Amino acid sequence: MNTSGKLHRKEKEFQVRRTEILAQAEKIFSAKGFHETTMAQIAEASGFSIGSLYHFFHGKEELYSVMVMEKVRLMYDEIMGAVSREPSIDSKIRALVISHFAYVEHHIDFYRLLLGHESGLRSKGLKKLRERILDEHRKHVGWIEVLIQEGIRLRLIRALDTKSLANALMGIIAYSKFAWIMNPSGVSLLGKVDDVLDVFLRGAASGRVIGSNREIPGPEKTAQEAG
Amino acid sequence: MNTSGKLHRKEKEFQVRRTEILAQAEKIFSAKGFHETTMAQIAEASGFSIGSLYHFFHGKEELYSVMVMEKVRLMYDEIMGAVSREPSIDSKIRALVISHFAYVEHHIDFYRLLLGHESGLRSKGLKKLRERILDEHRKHVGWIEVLIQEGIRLRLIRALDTKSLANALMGIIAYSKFAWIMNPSGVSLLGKVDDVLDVFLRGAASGRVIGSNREIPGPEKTAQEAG
Amino acid sequence: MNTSGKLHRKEKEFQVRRTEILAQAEKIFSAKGFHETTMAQIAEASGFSIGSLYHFFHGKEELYSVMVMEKVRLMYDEIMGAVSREPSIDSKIRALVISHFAYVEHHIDFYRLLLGHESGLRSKGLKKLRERILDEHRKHVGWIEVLIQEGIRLRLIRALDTKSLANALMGIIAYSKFAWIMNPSGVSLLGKVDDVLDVFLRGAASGRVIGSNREIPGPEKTAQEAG
Amino acid sequence: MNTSGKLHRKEKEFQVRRTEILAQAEKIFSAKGFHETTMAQIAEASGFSIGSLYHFFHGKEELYSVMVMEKVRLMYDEIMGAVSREPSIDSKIRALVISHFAYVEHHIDFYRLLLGHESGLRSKGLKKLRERILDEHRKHVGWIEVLIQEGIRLRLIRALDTKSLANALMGIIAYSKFAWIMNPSGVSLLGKVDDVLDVFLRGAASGRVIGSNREIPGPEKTAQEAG
DNA sequence: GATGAATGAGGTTTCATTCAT
DNA sequence: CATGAATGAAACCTCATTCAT
Repeated sequence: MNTSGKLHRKEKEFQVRRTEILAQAEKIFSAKGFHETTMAQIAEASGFSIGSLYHFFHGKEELYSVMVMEKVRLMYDEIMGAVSREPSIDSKIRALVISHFAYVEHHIDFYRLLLGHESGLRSKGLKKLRERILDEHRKHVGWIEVLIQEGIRLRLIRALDTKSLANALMGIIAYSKFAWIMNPSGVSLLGKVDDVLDVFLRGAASGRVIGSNREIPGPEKTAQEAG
Repeated sequence: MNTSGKLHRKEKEFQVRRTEILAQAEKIFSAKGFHETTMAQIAEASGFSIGSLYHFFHGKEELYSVMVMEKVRLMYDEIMGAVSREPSIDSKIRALVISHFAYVEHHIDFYRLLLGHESGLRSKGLKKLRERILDEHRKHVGWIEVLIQEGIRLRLIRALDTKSLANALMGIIAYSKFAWIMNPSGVSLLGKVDDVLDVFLRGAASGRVIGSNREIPGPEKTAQEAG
Repeated sequence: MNTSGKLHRKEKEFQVRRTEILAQAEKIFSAKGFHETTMAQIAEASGFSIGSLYHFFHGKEELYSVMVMEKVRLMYDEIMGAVSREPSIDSKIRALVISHFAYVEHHIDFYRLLLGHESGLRSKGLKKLRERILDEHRKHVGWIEVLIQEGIRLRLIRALDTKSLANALMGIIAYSKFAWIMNPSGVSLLGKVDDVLDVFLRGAASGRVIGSNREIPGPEKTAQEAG
Repeated sequence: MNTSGKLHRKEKEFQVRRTEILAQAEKIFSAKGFHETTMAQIAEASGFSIGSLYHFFHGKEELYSVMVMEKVRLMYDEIMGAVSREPSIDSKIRALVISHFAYVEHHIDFYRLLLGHESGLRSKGLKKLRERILDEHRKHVGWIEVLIQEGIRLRLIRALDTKSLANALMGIIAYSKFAWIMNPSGVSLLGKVDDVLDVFLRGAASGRVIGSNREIPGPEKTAQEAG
């Protein structure tokens, strides 16, 4: 136990330091992007020497990738955790919007960094990162689809293509976050939750003629042209 | 007039060459991103010498910025032009979705580049570009808001917050484009137009109690199940 | 002709500069070895900036490889040229020894560098160089074998295994050069030419019992044990 | 005696560990060369910590130098031992060739490393090593000279310059080893022993006029064909 | 005006060595 | 005494920009 205790402590300290580096790296990368950030800056910020960074990560790309992936996974975990704690489908959907909004409010810089990640970094080594971010994202959307499927089963949601519905929900959420980040207003994004839910669930149309280029299904068959 | 004619021709030729450079630069920047593209590559592709590039642009950042801004403006012009040609609000909204989708289908690489622009490029000189892209974007969304306002005035669209409605529409459109680019399926994005419009206009809810945590405004007061 | 003349001059100047770099690089590499030489040193010595070196060579390894290979080829060309100008086999063999010795006397540092090349540099990129040096060397020894073959045909040289004979000749020559370089005495290596030829051609034995573990061919059948 | 016994044991253990490090270091240095080998690799291979290596050696260069010198001395000891056990001059010379060949066959990697030693390693600290390797080498050749001197005294070897004779013998031996290492054929080098001895002792010439540009000394005045 | 060779600052990465634990 | 994390100097290489021709 003496030995194992020592090893454990060493391992722990290693993790502490590594986490500290990741935290500082996140700040700088988020503020300046991958290319504009130098290892020297990260070293300085985290209180280590340049060489020390290479004890924790094989290089700049790995440091960056690890940081991003950890944050991404935490983000989805947090969101999905909040949603899972809700009992019903409608409260789950509400929690989804809320937790997405809450996350971006607490991680503005990182989210900004993430926004740019679908492109931008084409260096061989960073393509893998992009793929992994996308995978996590797809997984998340797939999970939302399941949510929606359940909503459809319960007749709470119209039986449209689940992918289209999930994309619409993700789109409204994502764009709200984007707009909020890009047009800082000072007010919390959470104030928009009801608006978002309202539009997503009830649609924009007033029930009149609009969007009637095809037969609209469902019981509420809006008496089009009925006059 | 002789002189001015000559100058005019010179000026014209200057513009022709500049345009050629921008066209080649777009291809390369779109394919490889800002940092991975070198001036030498652009020079080679456009058939000019490196030195010549500096006669047309002050540097790499300006070349890049000009290229991006021109493309962005063309994009919005194309979209808004298509929308303007439609007579009614609902056909305008439909045209908005269609032209957004059509644009991304024809400019996949550039759109991907644009997606990545909110991060990664924070170098002093490129912040201005980001701001200007955002301005164009805001202008576009503002213009959509006007569209929606008109729809509300005509009682075609529910009298919700126009910003929320515009954001929702932009969100669904943008996310559809994003998902299409990131999950290449081979089928045209245009096939999704009706789905997008359906969800945006009629909402996801089946008409049951979901999302009804606040009084739902508007005349269509879904009293379904009430009967 | 104007244009071609200009191009020609540019090309010429390029070659001049490149040659100057190679000459300086040879000096430094020869004096300090591959790893101990820095690009900065070569840049300084050749009067170019570090960056400029990369216009002429893709990197340190290429610069080194090109330098070594050019020198190696020149060396063998010089030696083989001198030998070829001789009319008879025996004068050719003599010329071989002489030109080998003359070369090392005039290129002490480079020869010292070459000596170490059969090992030492294991970096991936430098293995190719080693192989190419060896190839040139093998070619040279093969060419000597042909010489010896001719000598055998003319009954000037004993009909032993040509490879063994060539190796013996190369060995005596190479080791003489090595010993001369490693034990600087101030006297010319060329004074050893006759000694080398004498031992190589007539052998070390006095004609008595030595080395008689197998039947010795030839007319001079030393009356072993006869005395 | 208690204390001294303890010290003795400590000292012994120290030597055991040091030897283990040297053995592992030899493997790695021989396989990858000086510069491509890291202290970490040696530490790992020998089962010691990096810090421990510095208890046994002052640094990488010393570790390397000690390893090389010990191996070199062992090599010459082995060879000279084998030669010394032979009773006659001619069997001694034969044993010299055999033991040289046997050694290289059993220590290919180390011999390759040794071959590369005249170049590449010019760093201040390593010059001394080079000098010491050369000293051992010179000592060995000097010892061969003595052998040859004795052969001359016994009229078994022609009374040529002993240095030239020794150099010739060393040259043929060394080059045979070199050729064998550089052109791996799978057959044992020992099969060449007789060829080597034959050429060294009896020479390459058939007995005709070749190489006779100067009076040939010695009793055997080849008057072949004369009769 | 056009060219493209030359520049050199600045970035990432390695690794022998040290020293607090 | 043993450890191995931390160091930081130093190397290679890139590429936007300049300027003599």
